[in-house]
Amino acid sequence: MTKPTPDPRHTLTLRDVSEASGVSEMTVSRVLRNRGDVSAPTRAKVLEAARALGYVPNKIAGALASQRVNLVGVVIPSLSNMVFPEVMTGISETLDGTGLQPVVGVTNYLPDREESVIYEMLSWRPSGMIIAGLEHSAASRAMLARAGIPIVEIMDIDGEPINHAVGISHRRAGRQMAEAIIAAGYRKIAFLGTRMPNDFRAKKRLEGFEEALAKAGLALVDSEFYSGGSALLKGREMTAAVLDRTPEVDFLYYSNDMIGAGGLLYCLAQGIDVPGRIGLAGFNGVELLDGLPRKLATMDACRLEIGRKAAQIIAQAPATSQVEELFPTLQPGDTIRRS
Amino acid sequence: MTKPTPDPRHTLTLRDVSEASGVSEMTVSRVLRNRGDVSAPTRAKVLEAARALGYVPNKIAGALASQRVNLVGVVIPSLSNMVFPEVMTGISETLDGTGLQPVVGVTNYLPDREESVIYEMLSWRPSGMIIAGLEHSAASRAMLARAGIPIVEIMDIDGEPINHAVGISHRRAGRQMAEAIIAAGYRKIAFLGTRMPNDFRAKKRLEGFEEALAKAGLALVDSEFYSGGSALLKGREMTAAVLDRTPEVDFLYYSNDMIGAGGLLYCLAQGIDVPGRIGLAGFNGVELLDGLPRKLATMDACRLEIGRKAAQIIAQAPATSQVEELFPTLQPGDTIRRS
DNA sequence: TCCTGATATGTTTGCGCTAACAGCCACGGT
DNA sequence: ACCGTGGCTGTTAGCGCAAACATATCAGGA
Repeated sequence: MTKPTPDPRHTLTLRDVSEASGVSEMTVSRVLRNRGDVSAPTRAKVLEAARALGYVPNKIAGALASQRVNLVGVVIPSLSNMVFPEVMTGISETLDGTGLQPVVGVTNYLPDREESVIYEMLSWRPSGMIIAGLEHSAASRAMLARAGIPIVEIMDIDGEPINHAVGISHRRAGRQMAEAIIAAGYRKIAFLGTRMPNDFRAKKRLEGFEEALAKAGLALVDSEFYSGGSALLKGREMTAAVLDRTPEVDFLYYSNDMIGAGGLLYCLAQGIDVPGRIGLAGFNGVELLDGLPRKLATMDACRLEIGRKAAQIIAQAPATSQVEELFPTLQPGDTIRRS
Repeated sequence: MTKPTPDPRHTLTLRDVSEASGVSEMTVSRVLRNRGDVSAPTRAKVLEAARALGYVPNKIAGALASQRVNLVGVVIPSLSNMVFPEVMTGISETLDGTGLQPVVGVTNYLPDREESVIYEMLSWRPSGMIIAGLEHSAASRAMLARAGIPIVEIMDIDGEPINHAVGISHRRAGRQMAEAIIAAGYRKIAFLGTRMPNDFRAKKRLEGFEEALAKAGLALVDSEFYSGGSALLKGREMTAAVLDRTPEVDFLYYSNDMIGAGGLLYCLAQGIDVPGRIGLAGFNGVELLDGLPRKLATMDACRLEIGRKAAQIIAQAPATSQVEELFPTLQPGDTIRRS
């Protein structure tokens, strides 16, 4: 148990299996890949030898020789916010039957980091790339564009995709929520969200939201931003801050469900009448909300479906660019007055 | 925008950069890897040519030639439960300076899937592997043992590692929590947890927990298991079920914080005196708890630290096996009576 | 002057595998 | 008998790069 390798031999190659089973390397290769015609007895011999030796093929050599790599790069900003794991689920599900395999890279919302993650991934010559968002550095776009593989930008369709895109219009989502809120009779509306300058989708939602408010002759009466920390806790704190600073506020629009949930718990604890005195809404439709004492209004971001569709596009590698718009549904929950 | 490749040429190789800059492929290779002596003017010429062409090195070829791959395989059961993303953070953080890069594989707690993920990863000849848990199929253990690379099994140290291990003793964690609960005077204790037969760590915590109860002459008065769905919601439902079925219960031990949080919200909503009438505790120490109206008792699983230490071991590739035991701290929160 | 050694660049080779093709054999039709 | 065909296996070449070694160039010392 002192050395990782229990035996002193070199790492195994096709040659070892070939010698052990008495056939050529090529035949071994064919057996292990289920390609071409190999007689049943030969196949059995080879499989047995491979199993006995504990042979694991070297995909690096295989990929170099065949010029094919069964990997799909997936570049996302974060794993810790509930939304991308679900996208990943959709991707994995769909890729599962195809022989393709996702490889995840995380950028932490940093454009520089995104660029280097993309570069690193492309250097492995994947069969396709799935990338969150439409905003990338010029260098990133150039690399992706000339990689010669299908590129799918996901989550957002408000912009010009490099190749394919699958997502929702966040601007429209913001607008729709604003319209619903106004229709329910709320007028003193505040926004609470993330400060991150690179969360373009949150920014677009806010733009759409304000646009719809403006159309109704309204403007935000207050806003509050945060970064880092426990989103649930930040939701409480920001809510407290806004209610304290702007007591007349009658609606709080959160940029994500997690801070919305924090706000909801705070309001309930304070005995505030929700949705009578104050209405609340978030964004994402995360599963977590189901467990809350009251259902937060939100808007489903179609995460699973986005993952599935993106993976489908990669798997099919269509010749022409596709932009798939998905349409989120507004879930009024119990935190917007019924009109 | 119809074809992914804007230009008709083949994909670039070192040769293209070499021709464009008028030096040999080898010199280009040296420049791009910062290896060996290259004069400043040559370096500049090469970099400029590479940039202008948009050259992205082919790591497949590089890895085959150099027999070195800067990837570290990370095999985890799930991304959706808050615990592994944090482990990943620790791993990424630590690997960042080393030139190594994590590649994640997800098993969904399925041993078969774990085996194929491991096989797939090993076939890319990574520099090391980090794997959650100590329980693997015989084939998996064999593959890992003879891969000739550092293997770190994380989260748990109650068992025999293949090579290195970093984690906590879940059995001890369960025991400690039971002792704290008993010391606080609770006697009618119930367990609520996941049904998943392959969550060995939860199982070990329960074993340790029951062992300590037995030592105090106690036994669980009830238990409830779930699988799938929104953990927060399941926590509410299971709590309701247990309280209904076993009204005399005075403590609820949850196998994770998420269902614990659901239970806590339920108890508060029911106006139950926590921790007077009923005490509650979870496990993991997730950030989410900070945002709850009352702090759930829990036990930190040292996730970040586990990720860091595991990555350190891979980076150093020590000759001898290491087992690093970390010691979780019990956070009594507000849901256990102060003795 | 020649030699030494450092610096800078080029050449050869092969990593482990698979595409493409070549060979071999048995069988059946004519 | 001949050829063709299909099933099975082997041979050759090369994927793109980097390790190891070879070569050129030049400064400085003996």
